Amino acid sequence: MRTKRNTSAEHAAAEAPVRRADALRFALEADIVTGVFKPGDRLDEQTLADRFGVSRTPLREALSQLAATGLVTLLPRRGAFVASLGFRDIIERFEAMAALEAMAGGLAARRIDGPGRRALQAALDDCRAEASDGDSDTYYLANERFHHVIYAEAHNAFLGDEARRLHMRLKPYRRLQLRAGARVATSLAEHERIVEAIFTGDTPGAERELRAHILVQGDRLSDFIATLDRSDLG
Amino acid sequence: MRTKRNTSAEHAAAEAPVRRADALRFALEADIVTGVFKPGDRLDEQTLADRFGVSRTPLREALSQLAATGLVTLLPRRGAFVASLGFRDIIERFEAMAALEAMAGGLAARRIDGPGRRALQAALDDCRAEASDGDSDTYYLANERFHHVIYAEAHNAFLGDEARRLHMRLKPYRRLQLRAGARVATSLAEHERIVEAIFTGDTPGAERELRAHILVQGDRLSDFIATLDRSDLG
DNA sequence: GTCAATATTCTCGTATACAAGAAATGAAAT
DNA sequence: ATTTCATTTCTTGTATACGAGAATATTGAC
Repeated sequence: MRTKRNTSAEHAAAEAPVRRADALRFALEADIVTGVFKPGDRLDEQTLADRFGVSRTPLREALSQLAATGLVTLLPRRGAFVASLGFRDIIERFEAMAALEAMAGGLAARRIDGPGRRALQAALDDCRAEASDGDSDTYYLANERFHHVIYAEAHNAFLGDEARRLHMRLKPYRRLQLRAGARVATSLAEHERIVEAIFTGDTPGAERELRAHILVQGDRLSDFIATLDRSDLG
Repeated sequence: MRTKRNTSAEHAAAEAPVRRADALRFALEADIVTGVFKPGDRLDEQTLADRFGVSRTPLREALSQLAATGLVTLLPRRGAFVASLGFRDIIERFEAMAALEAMAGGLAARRIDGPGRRALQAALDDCRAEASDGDSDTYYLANERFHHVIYAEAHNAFLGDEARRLHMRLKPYRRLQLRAGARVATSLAEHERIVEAIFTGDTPGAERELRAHILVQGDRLSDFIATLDRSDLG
């Protein structure tokens, strides 16, 4: 049993994992969103406990929390599985996310300040740079930062957290449509319009643009999924 | 109510809490939202375990899940507390809820069908009846059912679940402004306009009305809180 | 060979035991 | 009397043990 030093890292975004269960939760979260565990995979308690070098107790707590978050499904007496979203589930989440993003954008249009303007402009510039690079993977990261800036400028921490949670929840499914061809260009154009609306204080415009920006992603993804065998998606 | 579409559909009707932890979670949830445990209260594991006649293990799991939901705060090595929302936290949640409700209303305006129309009309009639009765407590229940019908007619289970979750989360704080005088009358008038918009397929109208309907509640509550000593709220 | 019923095994769910950190208590010094 | 430090106690966090139900394998009949 090693003594863990709580050096209290400078980033207080989330609580420092002083409990094993928290560390396990983060680790599992990461493994799920990065695709190490794919939707539908069974998560055996003992196996995972051995892998992380802990007993089943903290691991079960981590799974319990992930189940409450919806990232894993807990079948009583049958085990834990990486929650797999069906076609409809994905659409539903994109609709909810569109609502949150639109609200965040509208709030940002009213509440953004000087530093926020600079941050948003910088994030947009990053998106431009990555878009011209043509690497859809790094553009995805720039896109993520762009949206995070909007959450921050909405000055509503809860809204941002919920949006981020949804974003993470949908991440494993986004990887399905990574190479979307012209999507990067159109996405960037949408970002431009969003920033324009926010900078001019156009609240309804920011809401409208952001909502469409999110919903079109859901549409693209559902188009993509519709071309696949649906049996393995729920 | 919990909608799990993507789990084994064989017993999808009403999942009986087969695990003690689940039953405990529901019980604690109820005790928190009904005010048996008030925000800031300490939740001692052994005491609660004794009260429910179980060991600490399932109780800890329940607390863990509630912490993931945000209903309790878990201080490492210090215990579990009923999460208390500060002034700002409440406003933030009302803003997020307004976004979700507006989206639900807009979707309902486009998706409501015959049975849905009847259900919504019935819910509105109930609100009218309770409003004329003058009992703000029973009106609150009718109001709740009214909104649940809208969630249902949005045909987006996830959106409905999230809205319900937020609603439950804010419940203990709503009790602060229970008797709001003319609020019942204005609320009913807003309901009438919401139904009108949904029935006529006026999507933007439904969104606008519902958003305002929720935000004004946050405003009323914050007005009320501002008249209190803030030290015990945040 | 296929199907069904039974037995076995395996994993989950809960209880209990133990270790570690925090709060509480008390004593000593200023 | 107040503060500080040490000790005690108490609660949390983790590990282990055990019972129960589900999945699987085995056996038997057809």
